[in-house]
Amino acid sequence: MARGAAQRPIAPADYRLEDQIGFHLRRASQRHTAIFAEHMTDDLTPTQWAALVKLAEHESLSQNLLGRETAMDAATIKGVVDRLLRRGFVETGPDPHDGRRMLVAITGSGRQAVRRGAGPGGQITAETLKPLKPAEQKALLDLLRRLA
Amino acid sequence: MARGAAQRPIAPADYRLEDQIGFHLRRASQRHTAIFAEHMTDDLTPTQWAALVKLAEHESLSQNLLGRETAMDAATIKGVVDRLLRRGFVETGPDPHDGRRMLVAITGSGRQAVRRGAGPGGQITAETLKPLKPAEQKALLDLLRRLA
DNA sequence: TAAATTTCATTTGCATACAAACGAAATTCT
DNA sequence: AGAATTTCGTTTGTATGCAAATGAAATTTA
Repeated sequence: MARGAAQRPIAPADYRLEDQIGFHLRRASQRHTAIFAEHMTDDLTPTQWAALVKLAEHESLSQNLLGRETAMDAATIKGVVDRLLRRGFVETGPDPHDGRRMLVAITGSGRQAVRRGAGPGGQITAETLKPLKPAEQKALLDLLRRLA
Repeated sequence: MARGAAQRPIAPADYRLEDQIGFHLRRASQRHTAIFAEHMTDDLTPTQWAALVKLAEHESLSQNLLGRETAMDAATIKGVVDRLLRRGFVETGPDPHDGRRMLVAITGSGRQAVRRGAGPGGQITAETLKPLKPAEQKALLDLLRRLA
C-alpha cells in the first residue's frame, strides 16, 4: 500500500492547519475539557454544569429555552436534561400555560451540586487561562465573546 | 412539579457562565463548525479535513501518529480514518518495520479533495474571524495557540 | 374563523471525543 | 536473554453536537 504519486509531499503551501482558527479552537476546547473533568465535582460535564447553573439562576425554564441559554440545540439539551433527571438534579413537568412546553426545574439536590461546583468552576477557568497573563486572559475572553 | 425551595433564584453571584472561558470556547467552536460545513467541499468534516491535509503533507503516517498531528486520540482518529477509507480518500496497510503500526496514506482522490478544499478552507477561517479586525484576528490566533 | 406558519419536544442517524480495557508487538531494563 | 514497560491499534460505553423528519400545540395570517 501507501504508494501512488508518492514523490513530493506537496502540501498546498498556502494552507496550513496550524494557521486555521478551527484547529486551535478544537485544541483549546480539548484542553479545557480535560481540566474541567479533573476539577469539577459530582462528575458533572461542562454542558450538564452549564444547564444546572442556568437553572439555579432562573428556577424554571422550558427545555428548549434552557438549551438556548446554554447554547445547545433541542436534541442536545434533551440528552443533557435526561441525564440530570436520572441523577435527580432536575425535575420536569408540563407547562400549564403552553401544552408544547416541558418545564425543567432544579431540585434541592441540584442546588447543592451547584454550590459544590461553583468554586471548582472558577478554578477551571483560571487553570485553563493560566498560560496567559491577566491582561491576555481578559483579551481572549473579549475576543471569543465577540466571535460568537 | 417545579417546586421546592422556589423563592429566590439565587445564583452564586460570583459564578456566571458568561465569564467562563469554556462556555465561549464552545460557542466559538459551534459557530466555526457551522461555517465549516457551509463552505467545505466534498462534505468533509473538520477532523476529516485535518487528517487529509496532514496526509497530503506527510504522504504516509501511522494511524496514531496521524492522530497526534491532528490532535485526535487513538479512538477518534480510528473512526476518522475509517470514514476516509470508505470514501477512498486514504488507504491503509501494515508497516513493514513495525508490526504494531497501521500506515495511512492519502490517495489520488484524496489529493484532489485537498486541492478542492484548500480555497474554501482559507475562506472558513476568514469568515469565522470576520467579526474581528485584522490585528485582533492575529491576536486571537496567538492567544489560542499559547493556550493549548 | 380557517389556513398557513411557527414553536416545542422527540427521535433517528451520523460524527466527534474520550475513558477504560484488551491483546499484540516493540522497547527498555535488569 | 528474560522480564517489565511502553506503544499501537481496537473495541465498548458514555456524552456531546447537529441535521432532518415527525407530531402536537400555539401563533400569525388571510
